[in-house]
Amino acid sequence: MSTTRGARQPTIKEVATLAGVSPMTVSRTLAGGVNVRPDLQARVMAAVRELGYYRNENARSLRPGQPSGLIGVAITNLANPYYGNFALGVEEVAAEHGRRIILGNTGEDAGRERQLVSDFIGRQVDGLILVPTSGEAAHLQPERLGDVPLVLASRRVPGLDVDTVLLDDVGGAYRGTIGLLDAGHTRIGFLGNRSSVFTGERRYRGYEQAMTERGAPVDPSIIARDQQDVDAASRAARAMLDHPEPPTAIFSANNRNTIGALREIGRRIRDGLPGPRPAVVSFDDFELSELMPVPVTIIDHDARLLGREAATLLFARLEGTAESKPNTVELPVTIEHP
Amino acid sequence: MSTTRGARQPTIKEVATLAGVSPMTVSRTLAGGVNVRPDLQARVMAAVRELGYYRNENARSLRPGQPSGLIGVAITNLANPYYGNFALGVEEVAAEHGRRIILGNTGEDAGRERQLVSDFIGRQVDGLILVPTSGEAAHLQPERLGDVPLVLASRRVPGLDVDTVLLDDVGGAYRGTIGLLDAGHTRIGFLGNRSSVFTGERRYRGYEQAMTERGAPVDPSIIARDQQDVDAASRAARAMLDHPEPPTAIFSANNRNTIGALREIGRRIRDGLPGPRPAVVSFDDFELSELMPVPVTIIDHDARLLGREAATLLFARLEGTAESKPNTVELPVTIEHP
DNA sequence: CCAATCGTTGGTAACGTTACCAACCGACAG
DNA sequence: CTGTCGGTTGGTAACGTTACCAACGATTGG
Repeated sequence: MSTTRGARQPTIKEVATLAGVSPMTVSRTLAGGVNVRPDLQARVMAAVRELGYYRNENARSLRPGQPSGLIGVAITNLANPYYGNFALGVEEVAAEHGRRIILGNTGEDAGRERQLVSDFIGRQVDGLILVPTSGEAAHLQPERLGDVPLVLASRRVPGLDVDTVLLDDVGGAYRGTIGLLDAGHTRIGFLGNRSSVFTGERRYRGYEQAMTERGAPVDPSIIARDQQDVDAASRAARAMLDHPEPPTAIFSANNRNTIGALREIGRRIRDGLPGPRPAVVSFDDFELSELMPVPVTIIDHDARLLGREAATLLFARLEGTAESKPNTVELPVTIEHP
Repeated sequence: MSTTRGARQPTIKEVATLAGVSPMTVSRTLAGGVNVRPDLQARVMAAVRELGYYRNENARSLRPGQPSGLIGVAITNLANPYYGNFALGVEEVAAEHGRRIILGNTGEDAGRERQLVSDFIGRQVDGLILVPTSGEAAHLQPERLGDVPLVLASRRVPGLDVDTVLLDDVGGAYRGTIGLLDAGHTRIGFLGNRSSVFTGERRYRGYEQAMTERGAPVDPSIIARDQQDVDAASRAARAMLDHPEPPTAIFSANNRNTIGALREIGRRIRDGLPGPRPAVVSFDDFELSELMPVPVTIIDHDARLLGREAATLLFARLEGTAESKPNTVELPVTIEHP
């Protein structure tokens, strides 16, 4: 035998019967009560409370023109605090506009992304916010999305001209690298994503630009661009520091690579291994960076704000206040010296 | 002039017309195609592709007995990586069961929680997973939820007997404290949540239990239980270390307090201030804890697994395979010495 | 005193979908 | 040749809601 559960959700009809009015009067009351006699409103509200009635939002959004009140959000990795903050920013702005978010995690899998987008559209979302994976993007073309507006965050998709929020990846990486060069470093290693990842490519470009501008050699043997997780980053850092001519500083293009590099550097210090104690510049913040055994410069940014901006762009589109041409917002980053 | 957008979503009727069949044949085809001639199925699928048709899940779930495929999830703070991982675990299991999650952030606000739960029910969620706030819980009583099953995570709600997943807070705090006592510490400070927070209370109990069992004095002047954020935790740690008889070790009941305490300890070390360099035991993991200037013991647990377990309980309930009595799962924690 | 107007209320239809039933077809057994 | 049966197809109604229109009573102006 199953557990005793409460009854199924009551309908507007039952509320109407209990209140002794028609369903229309209930509907009007719940919609704000314009042109409904106060005493009837009171009876309706009493019936609503007594039955524990909730309006069926799905049935509601069935009527043409009615928004569903849902925003579909697909991100690549919710376990990364960066994306947790991003999702929080989106959720906040959505809530301010009386919307909820449906959240999906793609895990950098284009197939899963496609599946999520289909499902979101099937659920009649009012809009989509996506941190796109690197796969092909046929399923994101406007004609496939119907009239559902899309905002991209953090990354762009080739051949897709839509509202986008980005970080100043190039500028941040450039300025971070310049900081190292100013401090006298000339041999600077690079740890980052594979170049097919949009941010990886942009951050590398900033690094490269600073290096060549200052005439510092860009040496492929201390450039590692294929690490997505901490362990791979640790290994790459190890190889770099075991290089016959090791770098005196390391530029890390993201949080995962920073943690991996510092883990390796910390290990060498603890074990008393010889070799350089490289300065580190990290794109992405992490907590207690000021307590690291080597100086760490942070290229900081606000993921939550990024989420808020993405949602703000989306609602501008939904409310028709956006320019007709796709908008791109590029958020500044700040450099925090140790 | 607004942007040119694609047409609105096509309906099953339009697909049917294009394929030259009835809507029913389209519906049957999309439902798996039992008893539909293969050539008609092919025509239907071609029309679906041509029009970019997606089934309207909201209209679908309108029919009685049909699940909406949505799980409502409300957590207290998405910015905390702990809850990001939790949400990821829930999302994974939900996806394995063909469900999506609607996510809301309560920010420890009972009113917001109530609002979110109403909205979730209005959207006909198949189930609810909640990290409850500390407020009163009338809105969570079964009769208010209708037939929507509820799973609590991380915390219990007084007077609410439902499926729950918890950590072994008491045992973890006890073992962590015992570790400090074994290492010779007797004067151990406590940093944690206010006692009205369920986990704060349980972790304090584990600490207290270990202290009294070993005859160590529980001194209220080095017990601070009212910090929710890093800055408050830093201030509490500062007061504790400025105490005329400062603790030689600190037990921190959560991530936020740990970061705050270490920030203060690091500051004192950098500034060369005198006084103890307390060992730290932290309930909740954080990255690079092994690189801290004082030894940090981690009471570790798997937030993602907690999320998975919560979702697993919920689906057991939904599929009727759960025992009729509410279930409680208490996940173990591990102690990681520095 | 009647007509027009306004506030209030309810009936009907429609949103997109699918369960149910009826109808049709061909094949095959008697 | 007829009856039955299984596979296939379509029509109808209903899910819960609200826009629209019709109807009603009361008030007001002429």
